[in-house]
Amino acid sequence: MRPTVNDIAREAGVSLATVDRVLNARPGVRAKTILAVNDAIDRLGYVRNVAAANLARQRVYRFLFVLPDVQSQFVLALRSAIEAAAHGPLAESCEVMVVTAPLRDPHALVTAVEGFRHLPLDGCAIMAHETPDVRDLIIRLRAEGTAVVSLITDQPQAPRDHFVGIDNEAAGRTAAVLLGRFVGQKPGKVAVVVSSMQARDMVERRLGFDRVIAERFPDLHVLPSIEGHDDRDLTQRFMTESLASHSGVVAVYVAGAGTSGVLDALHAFGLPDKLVVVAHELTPHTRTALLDGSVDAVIAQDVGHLARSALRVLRAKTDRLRIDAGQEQINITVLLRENLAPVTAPKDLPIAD
Amino acid sequence: MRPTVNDIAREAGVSLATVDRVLNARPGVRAKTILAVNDAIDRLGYVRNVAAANLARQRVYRFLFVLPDVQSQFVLALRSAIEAAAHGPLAESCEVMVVTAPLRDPHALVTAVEGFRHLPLDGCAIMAHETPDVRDLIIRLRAEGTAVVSLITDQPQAPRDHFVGIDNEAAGRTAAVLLGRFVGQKPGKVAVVVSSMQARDMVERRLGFDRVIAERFPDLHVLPSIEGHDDRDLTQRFMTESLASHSGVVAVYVAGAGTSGVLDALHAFGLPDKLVVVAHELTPHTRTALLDGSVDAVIAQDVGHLARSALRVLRAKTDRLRIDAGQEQINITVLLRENLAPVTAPKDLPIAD
DNA sequence: CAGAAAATGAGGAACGTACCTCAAAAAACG
DNA sequence: CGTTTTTTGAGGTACGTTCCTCATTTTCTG
Repeated sequence: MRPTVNDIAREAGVSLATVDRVLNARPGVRAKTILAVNDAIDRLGYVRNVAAANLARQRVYRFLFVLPDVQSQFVLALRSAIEAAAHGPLAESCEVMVVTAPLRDPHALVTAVEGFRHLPLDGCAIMAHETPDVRDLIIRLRAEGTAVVSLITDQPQAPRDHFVGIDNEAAGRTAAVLLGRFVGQKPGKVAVVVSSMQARDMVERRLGFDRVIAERFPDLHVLPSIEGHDDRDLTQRFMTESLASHSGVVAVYVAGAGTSGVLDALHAFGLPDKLVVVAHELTPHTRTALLDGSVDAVIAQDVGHLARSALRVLRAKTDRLRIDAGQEQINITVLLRENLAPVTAPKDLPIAD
Repeated sequence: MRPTVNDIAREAGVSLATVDRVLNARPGVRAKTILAVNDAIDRLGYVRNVAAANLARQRVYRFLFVLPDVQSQFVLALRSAIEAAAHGPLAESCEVMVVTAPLRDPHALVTAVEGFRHLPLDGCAIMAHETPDVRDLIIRLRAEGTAVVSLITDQPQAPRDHFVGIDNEAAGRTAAVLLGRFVGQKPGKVAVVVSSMQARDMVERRLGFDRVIAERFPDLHVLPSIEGHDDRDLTQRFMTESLASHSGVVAVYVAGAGTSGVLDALHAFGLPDKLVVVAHELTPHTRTALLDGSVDAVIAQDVGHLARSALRVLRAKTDRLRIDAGQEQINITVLLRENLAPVTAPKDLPIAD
């Protein structure tokens, strides 16, 4: 059996009360004693039984998720994944709150989060543009002992504990290889649609994309990014304008939201199956588009995994436990028409029970 | 706060002892009372605090993993992933055992597992060919109340509780699209290398592969499967023979182990970069091959996820809890040179703490 | 309706930890 | 050295379960 606090007490030659004081960083213990106890802990390989601890202390973790107020299908899916995870076993004794904040107004975001600060927050997951306001917010949260993870798009300049999301540069590189190889040897122009160049994830995708195109597909010329701001109509308009002013477009990389706007623009221009289109995120739109062939590949991230990972990481950071890098690595999934799973959750197998 | 057993007792107008009898299916309770208690449970929305329950009952789950004795890098990686997971938080109060059994001798496998049956087994994860012996073993295990999951390769004819692995047909389809599109319009022959046609996962991959090739790439002709039996030298020999007897091979799909054998054969034949090669599983071999360009794409499954999923499912089934289909779905990852993550686990981020 | 059998209640101990109080011991201080 | 302060020990209660035992009540059966 695993050693318990009583074993430590015996091993260290102190009382249970002292062990408890050390374990929970309570005051009134001599440095020498602390060392003795920690020694015993190491010797026995003690690991706290978190379940028992939470039971005893009636711990409730309070976590806040901050999402942008854009109506993109991806963000909506992410939101429901978070809500689903908040009711699953991972959220045992967790109170999970979700707040949406305007993407373009960092100050409003800060105020929104501040509104939750009066109750002690154990952790906060933030999906937002990388701005000074957000960075300062993260600094303040951390200073108060709140664990912070950046979600979907990273905040490397801020002292967040962890980033929950995919490697966006690798995603861009993947998109580039698929797009380049699917186009074949044909030279031509490639349009790139992003949500906004304010968003770090978009910048990183574009970076990875450009690198691979430059290196491996020199016959392709990548056009400047079209910023669709997660708005369908805007995206469609800008895409149409771009098609009008550039001839010889052979492929489109939709790095951000707005696939349906892009497709409408392409259709209106009468460029159906000729074009290679690589998009991001599996949504009803991209699913349909994959099936009817108007999109050739989709680079997706699993919102369920994102939500669960954020929850796990926030808990681990709050409890100062280490995290399993492998488990928390969010993989990118390459979806083609041929490997698209049917939409109805099939699985749980017939014979089962 | 969440309702407790005491709340149920009060709500149902019975004593705590009776609630306990109902909850744990102990005998000596009238049907009417059982109903009353269950009613109260529903009304209050009670969910058992699993942590407290496990704490009280000092439950130790005993799980057995059965792996084939092949020395393929994938199986080795899977094994260490299982061992890693067995020390992680998911294996809290679990005893995880791993036994290897000869792949070609189902009877030996059965005997090996029987050896563990004297101690009560709560769950068993089996990676084995689909044979009558294995099916009967699974039937017997289930009859004794042991949860059973099939691992990597399914046993749909047996009453296993769940399958932990990828959708192999979809994997085959994915391989086919990538291979077909990477080849381009060029007509030619495609060699397929499998571990063994005894293995259902191989058959399924081949099936999916053939379907897509037939449907979308009619200019490609798929040759009969080469069975390498997870043996490098055998694979190399058979591959060489195949290349000798078939001219016009433009691509190879390595659906099973043995990528290095295949590559050696290709090299010896002086067919370097011309050929499109799609392989399975990320191992040191396929990684190197991806980087040097001798393999164009790798279809991989995350062994860490497999191991954790098997553990989670076995626990859930033992406790008769429902499982989260989304979390247990094992995704296939498409790896290209450009999205290969560096081998050294980088991550935990610099600024963190 | 008595007696047997079944169902229920009451209570307690345990799991591993947290957190509390009060007393006792040890160390630091002047 | 005695006094104050700090450190430590001993013990208890609690968390939500499980799993006992033993007594009591209810129901069934002939």
